[in-house]
Amino acid sequence: MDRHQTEKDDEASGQGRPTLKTLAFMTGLGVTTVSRALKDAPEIGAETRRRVQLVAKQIGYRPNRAGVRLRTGKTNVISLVLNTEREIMSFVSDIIYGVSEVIADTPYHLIVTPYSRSQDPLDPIRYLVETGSADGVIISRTQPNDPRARYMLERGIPFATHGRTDMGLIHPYHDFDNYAFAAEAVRHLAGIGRRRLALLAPPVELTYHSHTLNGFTDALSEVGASEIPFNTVSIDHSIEQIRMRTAQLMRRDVRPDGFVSSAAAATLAIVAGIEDAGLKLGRDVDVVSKQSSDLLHLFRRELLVVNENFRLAGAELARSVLGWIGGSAPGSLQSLSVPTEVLAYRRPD
Amino acid sequence: MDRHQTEKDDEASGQGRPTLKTLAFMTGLGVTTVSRALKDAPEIGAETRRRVQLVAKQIGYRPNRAGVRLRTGKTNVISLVLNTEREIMSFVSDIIYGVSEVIADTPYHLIVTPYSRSQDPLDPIRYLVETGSADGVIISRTQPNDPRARYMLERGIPFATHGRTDMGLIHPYHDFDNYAFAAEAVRHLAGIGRRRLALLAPPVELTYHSHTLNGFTDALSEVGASEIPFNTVSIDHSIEQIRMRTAQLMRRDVRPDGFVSSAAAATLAIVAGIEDAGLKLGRDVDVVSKQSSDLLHLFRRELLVVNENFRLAGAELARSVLGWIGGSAPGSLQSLSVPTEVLAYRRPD
DNA sequence: GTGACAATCTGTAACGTTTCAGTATATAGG
DNA sequence: CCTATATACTGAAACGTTACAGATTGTCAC
Repeated sequence: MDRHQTEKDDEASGQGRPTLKTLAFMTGLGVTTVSRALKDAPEIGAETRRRVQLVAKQIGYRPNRAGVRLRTGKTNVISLVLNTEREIMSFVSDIIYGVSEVIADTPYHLIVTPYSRSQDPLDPIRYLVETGSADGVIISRTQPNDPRARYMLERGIPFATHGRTDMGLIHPYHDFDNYAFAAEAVRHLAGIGRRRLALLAPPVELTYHSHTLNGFTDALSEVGASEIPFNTVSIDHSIEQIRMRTAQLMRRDVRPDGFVSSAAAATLAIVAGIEDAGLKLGRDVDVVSKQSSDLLHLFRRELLVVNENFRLAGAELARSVLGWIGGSAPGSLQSLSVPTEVLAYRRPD
Repeated sequence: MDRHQTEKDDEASGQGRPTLKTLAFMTGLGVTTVSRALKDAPEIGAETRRRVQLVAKQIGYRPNRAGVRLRTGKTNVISLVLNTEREIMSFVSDIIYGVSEVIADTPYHLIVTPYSRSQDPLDPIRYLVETGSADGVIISRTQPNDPRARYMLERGIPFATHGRTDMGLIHPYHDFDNYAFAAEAVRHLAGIGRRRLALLAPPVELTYHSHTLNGFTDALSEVGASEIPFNTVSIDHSIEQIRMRTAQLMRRDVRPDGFVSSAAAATLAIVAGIEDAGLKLGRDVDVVSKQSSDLLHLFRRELLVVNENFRLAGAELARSVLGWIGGSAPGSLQSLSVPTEVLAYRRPD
């Protein structure tokens, strides 16, 4: 309504956004030549190529995404698929920033595709694949037998998972070494004299549940400590639930003198539960927790922490997806992040 | 390379994703008719319309975004523009979820457009507008005189701001009533006998700095309390800096007996600083803090909190942008969120 | 029976891009 | 001088959609 195309359409001079036609007009070349010159095709003369690229830069030519996408099917989009209820908060922001960092000087855009509790986690994936909305996908909350990974593998759409699968299928992933984390945590606790340890693990359905559990139990037998079962809750449970269960546990005769916690928010709840039971952190019990931002030491200086860097994970995942899109072998795009040592509080200067 | 189009192109039968042509073939109608039937155009017969829509639903027709975008210029994209260094973590995830909630049953996608410290905040906006990458934009960290808002207003691109501007220009926004927050905080502190109050404010350049400050000082004079200046830091400073400055402040002869803090992470630092100085929260000093997730009470039960709901903000901002895109008057798309009362810790059941 | 008119439907062109199948020119070989 | 070949360029078609300008009916008044 508002846009009068009063000019004849060949007047590719100044008005709107420059297109290939504009460039063709300005250089006196054909649209095809311009297109090829811009992507360094071999059959274009060296000088022509330089000339076109110069003019393109001068007038700030940017390829029209819709045109490219319609013609080639390439969307230049990476989708990050998130569970809107269960993702860890800092995970979301850090991973987004990590991804952004990597795709910043590429033509890629990042779209966030959410799904909620009520939905099948496969739904958003199906949507993306069926509508061809992305060239690559990043998923989290990976399961040993993950239907999403299988689905995308079948359709040949590049993706990367945060966390590993265990289906005998090869795909890019980035994972934190939760086995090492749990084992180190146990060793540290044993080193300060703790003998009866409890683990607040990730939810059973996720792959890193067993990684964590294995690291925990292997190290337990290594150091000769014993486990106090604490598997009525996971880090996916509410703060209140974890707090209550922890308090219950700590009021028993045989109670843990050490905790390993797989998430910072859950650790707050554990500590609250410990204190609800009238016990004192650092005296009656020690807690080693993963954290993704440096806040737990402020919470209770007695806490022992291991850092997990989600921003790095985001960057790594983005690199993997782009790598796969770019033709690298999926098997070569897997990475594991080694945990820091267990960090105790140090007084600030 | 891999996609052989062996069939004649009219065989719009089964192979790929259904298009209008597929539907036209199946219904025996023209492409134009199908297109209009799907959008309930008036000149299509009632039965034809129903028939087309039925078939479309049956075979799962989804309009090709690139086609629509190329033809109409409509992207069906909302962009959330984020500062990758300074945004509050929970803000990012909650606002994304809030936006997602609202656009879930629309054709819109959410893209995240990041910018970093080094860049002009106007850069990402210019990019979005120049490349026509979004139908609507959401920005945060709003300033009284905000070049981004002015820029988008000039180009006529719909947007909504988290926080208000103060340029005499009308645009959609959602804001938390920080004036009321600070005023209520002061009243509450005065009510429990605190007389010398310090404010940890948002950074001066953001609009809600002065809202907060005004609420703070107005209520101070209302209750007859006095201000202990604490403006060498803002909530944008690092945890360490805030902690150190707080400790310094608390070691002075004339030190605050109450704090008002505009962000939860900063509050952790304030408390740490208070304790560094050998003082005790709840006895020597009280702190009222904003928080966006329910964790501060776990940190120190003596903390007094006011909740700010970022998820709601995200939803509200998305509604505003969509409203503007849909033709509503920008002035009718402004909302203010009223703070909860100051909440003290209650023991869980 | 004719004209007018409304109700339905349709073909063509265009959005910006890339690919396919060329065309034109120059160089070299015989 | 003619043909072959390489080099540098080009027009047309297509991706899926919508807008424009018709085209084909049927109905009704006269």
